[in-house]
Amino acid sequence: MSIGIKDVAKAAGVSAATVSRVLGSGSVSPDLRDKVEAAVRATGYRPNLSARRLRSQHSRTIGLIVSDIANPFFTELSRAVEMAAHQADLRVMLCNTDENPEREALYLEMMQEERITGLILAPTSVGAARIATMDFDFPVILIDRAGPLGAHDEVTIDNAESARLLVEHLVARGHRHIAGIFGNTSSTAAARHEGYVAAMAAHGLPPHAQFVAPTAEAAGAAFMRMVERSLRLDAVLASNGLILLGVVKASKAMGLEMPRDLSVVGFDNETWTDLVGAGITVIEQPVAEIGRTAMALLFERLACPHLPPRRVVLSGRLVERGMPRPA
Amino acid sequence: MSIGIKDVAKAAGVSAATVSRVLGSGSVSPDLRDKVEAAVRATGYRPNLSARRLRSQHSRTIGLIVSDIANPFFTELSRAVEMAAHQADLRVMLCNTDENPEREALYLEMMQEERITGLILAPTSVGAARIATMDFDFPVILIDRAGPLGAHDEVTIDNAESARLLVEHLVARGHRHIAGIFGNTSSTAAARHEGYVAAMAAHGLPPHAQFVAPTAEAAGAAFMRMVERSLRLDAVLASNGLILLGVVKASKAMGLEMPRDLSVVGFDNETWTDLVGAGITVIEQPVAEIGRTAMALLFERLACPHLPPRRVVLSGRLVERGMPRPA
DNA sequence: TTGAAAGCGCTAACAA
DNA sequence: TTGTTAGCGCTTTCAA
Repeated sequence: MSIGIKDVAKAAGVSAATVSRVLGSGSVSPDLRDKVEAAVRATGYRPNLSARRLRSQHSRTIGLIVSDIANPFFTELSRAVEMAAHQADLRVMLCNTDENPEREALYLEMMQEERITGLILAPTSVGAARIATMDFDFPVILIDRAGPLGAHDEVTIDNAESARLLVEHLVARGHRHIAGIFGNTSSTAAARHEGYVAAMAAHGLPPHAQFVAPTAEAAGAAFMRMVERSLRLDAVLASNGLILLGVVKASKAMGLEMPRDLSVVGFDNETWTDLVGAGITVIEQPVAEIGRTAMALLFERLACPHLPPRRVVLSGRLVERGMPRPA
Repeated sequence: MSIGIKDVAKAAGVSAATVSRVLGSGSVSPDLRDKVEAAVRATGYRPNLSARRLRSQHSRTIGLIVSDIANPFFTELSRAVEMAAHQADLRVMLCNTDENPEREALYLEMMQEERITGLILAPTSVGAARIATMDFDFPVILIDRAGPLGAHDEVTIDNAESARLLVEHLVARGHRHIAGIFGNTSSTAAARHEGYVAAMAAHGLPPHAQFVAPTAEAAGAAFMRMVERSLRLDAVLASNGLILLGVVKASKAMGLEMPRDLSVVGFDNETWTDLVGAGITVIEQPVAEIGRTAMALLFERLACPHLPPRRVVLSGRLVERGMPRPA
């Protein structure tokens, strides 16, 4: 079939073991090393990773399962993770569940079968709870959505505090009738809701919260219903990019102009958020730092498997856009 | 270490070969099959894919290398490919080059080392030409960007015709001074440029084409320069999503309103294209079909390695948005 | 239909 | 430093 280590050995006039040592990090005399390297080039030899992994009993592969690869948050995250992995001479297996718990389960099985070194997982909303009860042959670092405390290491942002920043931003610009639309499936949305309610209370303002299925359509419809019920609504906080999109599309359909008739704020600094009206204020997550932190936690966990589980909470950054609202 | 096929065999009171046959598709008597399946469940056995691949000499894995995973085109594509692969009981290894030819080269090596079954590749602009000269141990299907004809199977859209559709759309709405901004690195952009020039000529209109680095910044700057030079510009055709974004941001910065002062059209039906002004007319690529076609070509190629290379050209779909322009 | 035995391509242990 | 040997976990002959 294809060219193997023995062919290289023969070409270089050495044993297979010597070739293996040159490719890895064994000590080989300079002249033999040269010969082997020449033979590798001459033959076009590419090591067989399956054989290598089987024999050496480690895959040098970390898994990265995200819930929505189209979300710029995860795109950037995968970049950061891949960069860190590459530096440690590790491969990354990237899988996208599309928020589908069955695909998540499938990928988790596959990760086991691949005997990965470690996993960075952004669980689906359904999966987050379930994962805490399972056990794996490798360390798992949860990101974005936290599970029950104590099962795995975690990196998240301070969702409640971030929601508070958004409310403060709106209040400072004169808004009083601030609605909140939140996804009804994720723990992240729940934390953001908490922060929203607390911040509103701190200003003596009544909350108008609505939980919806995390789709643009559901969010848009919910927003329309809110507008019909309460004419005095002057701002909306959306708990994620998709919900934000739904609100923006719905308000556009209703002929509302931003920020004249309405201010909208949300999470995730997506491309289009500064194209709409005078721009939409959002919380930007420190994506690269989340990725690096997750990798750091993973390495520490691999080094010391018996450390107690840790949760690292990073802060979101408020990106302010849009004009001050006339009083 | 972890639990292996021999442990299952012992638990079921059969040989390892029988377990293997149950897991694969050998013929095993019903009662033994039941015993083995029970033992698999009882032990929580997960086969070791490295061992399986090494022994069986096929990886049941197809590679998918894309140039920009953040681009919705590739996000959807990977979905389609993954679905088709899953049905054929194949894994997908998804890699993102970020338009970096070095990462592309690295991934190509990795694919060889993984002994993948086949590769679907959206090459970087630099890579497209180079790939035609390399040879691989597996079939390669090129998508999105064509290489020199005849080296590999390919799936593309009719870029020239799509550009023509965009020009026709603009002309029909009364536009005459139509600029075109194209990426200066990709064969795709070159084809789109050709179509633009031909369509303009067909209407007796002079082309105003500009080639730029494929970034939003470069495109925005180029657009501004064009506006300064030619005040009568009333429409712009952008050769991809990033260039479109740059033009939209720049026109916003210059206080131009769409479609009052300017119409913008482009490629890739990204989320935000219907949020801007009255909406942006774009060519939507038949992404799912591209993915399915690529997989179909791959399967055929695996079945008949000596077929002559084929090029499948699909049509883009015009998504018309924005109000008719006052005459 | 089943089991015993060989071996996929590589690395690690052991000798020299 | 180098070669020989064994064996990673599985599938696939080959015999029974």
